[in-house]
Amino acid sequence: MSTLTTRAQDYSQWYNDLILKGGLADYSAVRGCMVIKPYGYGLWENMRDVLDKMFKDTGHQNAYFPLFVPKSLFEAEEKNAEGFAKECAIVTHYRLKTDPNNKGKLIVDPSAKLEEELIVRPTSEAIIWSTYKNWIQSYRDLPILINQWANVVRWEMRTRLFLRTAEFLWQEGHTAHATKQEAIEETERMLDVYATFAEEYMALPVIRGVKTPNERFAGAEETYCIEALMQDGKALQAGTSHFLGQNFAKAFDVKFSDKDNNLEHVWATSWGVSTRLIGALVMAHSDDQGLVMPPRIAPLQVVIVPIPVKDPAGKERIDNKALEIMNALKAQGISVKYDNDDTARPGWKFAEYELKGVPVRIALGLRDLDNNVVEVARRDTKEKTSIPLEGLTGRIENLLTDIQSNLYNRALAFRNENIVKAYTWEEFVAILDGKGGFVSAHWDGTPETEDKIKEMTKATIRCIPLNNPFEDGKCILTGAPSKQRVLFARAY
RNA sequence: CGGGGAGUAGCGCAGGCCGGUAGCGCAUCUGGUUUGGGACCAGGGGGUCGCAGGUUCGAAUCCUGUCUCCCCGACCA
Repeated sequence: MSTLTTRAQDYSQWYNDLILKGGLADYSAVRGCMVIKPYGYGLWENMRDVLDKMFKDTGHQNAYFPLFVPKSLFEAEEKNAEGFAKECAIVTHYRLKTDPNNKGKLIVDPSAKLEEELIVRPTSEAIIWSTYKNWIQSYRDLPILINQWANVVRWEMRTRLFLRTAEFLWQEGHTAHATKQEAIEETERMLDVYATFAEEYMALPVIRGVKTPNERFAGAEETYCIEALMQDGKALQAGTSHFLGQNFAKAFDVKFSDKDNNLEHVWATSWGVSTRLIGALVMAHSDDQGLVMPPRIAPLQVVIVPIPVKDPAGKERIDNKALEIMNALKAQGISVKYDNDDTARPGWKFAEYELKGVPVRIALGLRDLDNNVVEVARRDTKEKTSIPLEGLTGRIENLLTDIQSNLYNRALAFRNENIVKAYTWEEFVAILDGKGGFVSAHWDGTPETEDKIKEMTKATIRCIPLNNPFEDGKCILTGAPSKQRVLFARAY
C-alpha cells in the first residue's frame, strides 16, 4: 500500500512519487538518466504516433542521422557550438582492455585514442547540415522537409525525471528552404502543429510566442515556443520551433542555384518536442490520488474490473459480459483492459488504476448484471454512476470525449486565472512570490534588464505572445518606455 | 561545483551514541477464509548492513578513506 506525497506537502516529491509509483519511469544506474517503463513508454508511443502523423500530413519524412558528431563539424556553427559546449559528452577512445594490474577489470586502452573526438549529439543541426550540403544544388532540391526521432544527450548539472535528464528522447525536424519567407512559414506552421497537439491531445493549454534574444536557441534568428503552466505556478516550455536564417547554410556552405541561376545560401528551420512533454502532462492534470491521463493519449483508456464471486456460474456470467463489453469498445478503437487477475481484490485495483490515471473504470458484478447496468467511474472527477448495458459503448465514447474536454477546460481556467498583469515592481515580486503563474508586464526590451530581473526574482521572460497587443507603458524594473507587455514566470 | 540528506531483504525504514554475529512494516511463497474502495488468520523463504582499509577476541555499530544516489542552488529543453 503505497501512499503518495500530496502536492501541498511537497510538490517535487509528489511529482517524483507519481512518476515512480505510477510506473512511468525509474531511476537508473547512470547518474541523471532514467529508465522509461512500459506504461510511460506507451504514453510516449501514443504521443509520437500522433505527432508523426501530423508531421507526415504537413509534408515531412522521417530519416535518421548518427548519434556522433565529429568535433570539427560540431564547432562549425559557432553560436550553436558555444551554446551547447558546456553540456557535451565526448567520445575520446574506441577500445577498452584488461587492466594488467587488476585482473577482471577494464581500462581505457591508451593506444585507441581517436584522431578526432566525437561529440554525442546534444542536437543534430551540425551533422544534418553537413549532409544537406551534399543533397542540395538546385532550387529543384528544395525544400527538404525531414524529421528524425532520436535520443540526445545534454550533460545537465541537475536532473529531474522527464523534465531534464542527461539523455532524452525527442523528435527534431530540420528543413531547408529556398526563401526566407518559406522558412518562416515552416517555423510557424510547426509551432502551430505543436500547439494543436498540446491542446487537442494532451489537453494542455499553451501560449504561442517568441523568445527574447536571451532565451533564443543558440544559432537561431528567432525562436518560437509554446509555454504551458504547471499546477505549482511554474511555467514550462513544451516545444520550440526555430527560424535559423542562413546561419547553418553559411557555416556548412550549403548553396543552391535559383531559377535565375544565382547562387544563394538556403534558409533553415528546426523544431522539436521531447519526453519532457510527459512531465508537463503529469504536472498539468494529476492530483493527490495519482496520475490523470487525457483519454486521447492515455496508454490505457478503459479498465474493466470484475467483482469476483465464488460461484463458477456467476463468475462465467461476469467474464462473458466483461469480454463482450471489451470487444465492443475495442471495435470502436478504444484501448481496454479486462483485469481478471483473481489474486488482487477489487478495492486494490480501483486504487491502482486511479494511481495510473486510467480515464475510465468499469466495475462489473452480479448485482449490476441483474440490473443490466455497470458501474462507471471517471478519473478526472472521481464521479461514479450506474450506466445501462444498453448503449454502453456510445456512452463510454462520449464520456472519454467529455473527460478530454473537461481536463482541457480545467487546465485552461487555471492557466487564465494565473496570467496576471503587474503595474509596479512590488506587485510584480508579490505575484511571483505568491501564487506564481505568468506575470504580464512591460519590459524595456534590453537583455540587461531581463538579466537583472532574473537575478533578482529568478523569473525569466517566457515569451512575447504572438499577436500581442501593443500598449504604451513603462518597464516594470527600469521605468523606460515600452510598447508591449511580455510574460514573465519562474520556469522548469 | 556549493549546501543538505541517504546507502541495512524486492520496497519503505529501525538498530548505531553504549561493539557480542540483524529486526519491523509492506511485498513474496504455502494453506485456509474472503472479495462492491488498497482483506484476514496461520506457517515459511529471503540480507557478505554501498565499497576498501584500520582498531578489536569480536564491527551494521568506532576510526580513516572512497563510491553512488536523492533533494535545494548555480547551468539548461
